[in-house]
Amino acid sequence: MGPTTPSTRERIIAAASKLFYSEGVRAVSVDAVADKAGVTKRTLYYHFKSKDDLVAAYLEGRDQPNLALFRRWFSEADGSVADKVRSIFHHLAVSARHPKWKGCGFLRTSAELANMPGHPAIKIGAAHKKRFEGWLSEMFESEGIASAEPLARQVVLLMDGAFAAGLLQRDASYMETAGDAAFALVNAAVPTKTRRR
Amino acid sequence: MGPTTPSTRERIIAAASKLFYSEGVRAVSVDAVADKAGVTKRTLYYHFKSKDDLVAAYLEGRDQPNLALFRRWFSEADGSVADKVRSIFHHLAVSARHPKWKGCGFLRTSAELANMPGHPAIKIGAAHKKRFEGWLSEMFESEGIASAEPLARQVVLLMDGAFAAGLLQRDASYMETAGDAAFALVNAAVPTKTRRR
DNA sequence: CTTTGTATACTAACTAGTGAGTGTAAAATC
DNA sequence: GATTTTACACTCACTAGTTAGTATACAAAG
Repeated sequence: MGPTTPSTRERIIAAASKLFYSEGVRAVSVDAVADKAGVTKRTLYYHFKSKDDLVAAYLEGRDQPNLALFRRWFSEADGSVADKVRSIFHHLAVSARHPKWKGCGFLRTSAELANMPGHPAIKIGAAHKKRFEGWLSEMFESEGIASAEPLARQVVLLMDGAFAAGLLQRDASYMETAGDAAFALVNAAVPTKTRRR
Repeated sequence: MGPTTPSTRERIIAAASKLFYSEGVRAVSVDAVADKAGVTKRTLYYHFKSKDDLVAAYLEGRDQPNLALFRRWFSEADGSVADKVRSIFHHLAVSARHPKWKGCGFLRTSAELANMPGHPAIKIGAAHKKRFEGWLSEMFESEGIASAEPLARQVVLLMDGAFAAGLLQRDASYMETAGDAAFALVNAAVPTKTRRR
């Protein structure tokens, strides 16, 4: 039972994903996506009613896999909650050292489409970040942290900052620094009884 | 003695600045900038050798004024260093509530040009953020904070995160949350003798 | 003092190419 | 027989950048 042959629609999304992430959604033409997918432009427009639609599908396709990665990195890490949070940043720092790394696709797309506030892709990006923040908040709550929500938001802010600054400076170490700051904030919020000595 | 009539070059940069910031550098055509500046496209190309050049001039023109604002907000705030840092975030939150706010022009431009790593505008953006970080670090050092450099970087990360996340969510309160986190980090780093009670 | 030369600042019209999206008819796949 | 895909020509708006030429000012040469 090997992997099913991807449908045309899936191949188009996969091609769009690679191109949009590496070049930016505005820099990539619909023709380029169709070529990369090995499909005519007309076929692409059979599956997606517009380029905006395709951009939305690109981000939609990254939502769940991204969250799954974060959850895995968190659960597989040893130590306290603070350590587990820092582990996510560490894994991101490793990715950021890859030459093809271009920051966060959600944030970059929202920056590119900042003049189209109601764009479906922006809504998807916003929802994605909210889901991540919500999950983090749950993790903190289950550790008895009182300020779980603002703390989760602060951690997300550090991560988004590291995405943005790391991309601007082309320096993956921003992600580690952000992880250290997140560690400090989370550790300070953990109830004294359970804080690691 | 009044303000000197702006030169053609200055008018072009002013027009570019408004358009590039509000629409994004890729979304705005050279023609649109020329129209807004009230000059022909050929005149624009007389003063700037390419669109890339114009984009660089746009960010160059925002570097010093931006830094001056931060310095002013910092110096005019009451209280400890931590309070002064938080004051910067508070002022940014106020700006972020303006309907025309579109995040940080430097970060958004770097996101738009992520596929052109050597672009002059990206270098200018990177240098701008480094200058801000360096100035912050000096402020921390003069307060006897030992970890001035990493602390400055953490504060910058929070600010950049608030720019990115605040833009994606269209919610200025991210800037206040980031300010609170920055306050906590700075306050924890201040030598005990001088920490506010 | 008038002519000629030259540098600056500017304009209108244009080139050559790309952008998203469509029309249509025929072919392939299910 | 319905859905999916191709081939490809086409529209129309827009894009970065250019060709060729004009207005003004100021200085050197006659």
